[in-house]
Amino acid sequence: MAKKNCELTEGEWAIITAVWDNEPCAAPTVQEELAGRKKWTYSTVKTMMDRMVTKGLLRTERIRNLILYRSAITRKQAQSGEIMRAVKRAFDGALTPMMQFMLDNNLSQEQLDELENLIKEKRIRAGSSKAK
Amino acid sequence: MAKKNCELTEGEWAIITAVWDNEPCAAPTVQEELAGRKKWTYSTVKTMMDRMVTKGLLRTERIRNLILYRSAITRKQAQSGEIMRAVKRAFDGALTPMMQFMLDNNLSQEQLDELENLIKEKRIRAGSSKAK
DNA sequence: TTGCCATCTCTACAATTGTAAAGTAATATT
DNA sequence: AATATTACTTTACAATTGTAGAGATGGCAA
Repeated sequence: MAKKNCELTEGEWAIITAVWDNEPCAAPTVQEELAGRKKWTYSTVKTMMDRMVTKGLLRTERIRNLILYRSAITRKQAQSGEIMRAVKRAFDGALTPMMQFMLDNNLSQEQLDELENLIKEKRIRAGSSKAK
Repeated sequence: MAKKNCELTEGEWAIITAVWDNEPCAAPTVQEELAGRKKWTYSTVKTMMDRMVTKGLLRTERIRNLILYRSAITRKQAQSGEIMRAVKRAFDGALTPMMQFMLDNNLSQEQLDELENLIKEKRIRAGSSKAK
């Protein structure tokens, strides 16, 4: 039950990030939280949030006069969606070529080291006894 | 001069991919090429292509009565843009966490091996003599 | 009780994106 | 020449996204 095909827009990312950090929270809270980066009025934020509810990205609970928002997808789901989007569009759905591209184009020597260690650790954690 | 901040839409990806594969080419060619996957009429394809010219994603050259299109960005630029987009939105601009996420969530054992080899090769190619 | 403040609701509008019909122009065919 | 074909141009429309004003409402302070 963790596989929404979520593709968030720029604005939705900003909002859901604020929600994740304050959950459960009211719309004015989110607006204030974002006030530094985005200069969106309350109306703007509220409109977006309600659209996100319609889309199933957020959920609400009404407590008397106040509407509390919670995320309906996890940060991981959203991250995964963003990666899937990139890999689908730009790399024909193949993850390894995308990783390779990143290795070749975007990473410094130190980052390579870091990554290599991560792979090693991961293999240990996974208890792999793979013989090549 | 290879750093356009390009963020292509779904439709633009389809089109520019066909252009890369047939460059230089006329709009009808692109429409035919895509006919399998997308059922877009000639009008649709032509409209999108002309909008892409306006945006600087394609360039044109008119030869008498025919308009030839070429890409104005490379596949690499577009791929890079797509990755940048994901890393910016979903990982706060930090590439290593994104790679880590992919390692942890999306890759099989074999792909891990593959990647590890890529890193090793890359290090050799780069002539690194890093001592940890 | 009378306003004020916070919050919510409704409505709107412009830009972008997906989608395409209809009309025009140039070329090729008979 | 008359017609068919091909490619181009113009115009349009709906959905989504970013953006927000104006009005309604409920609770608290004076």
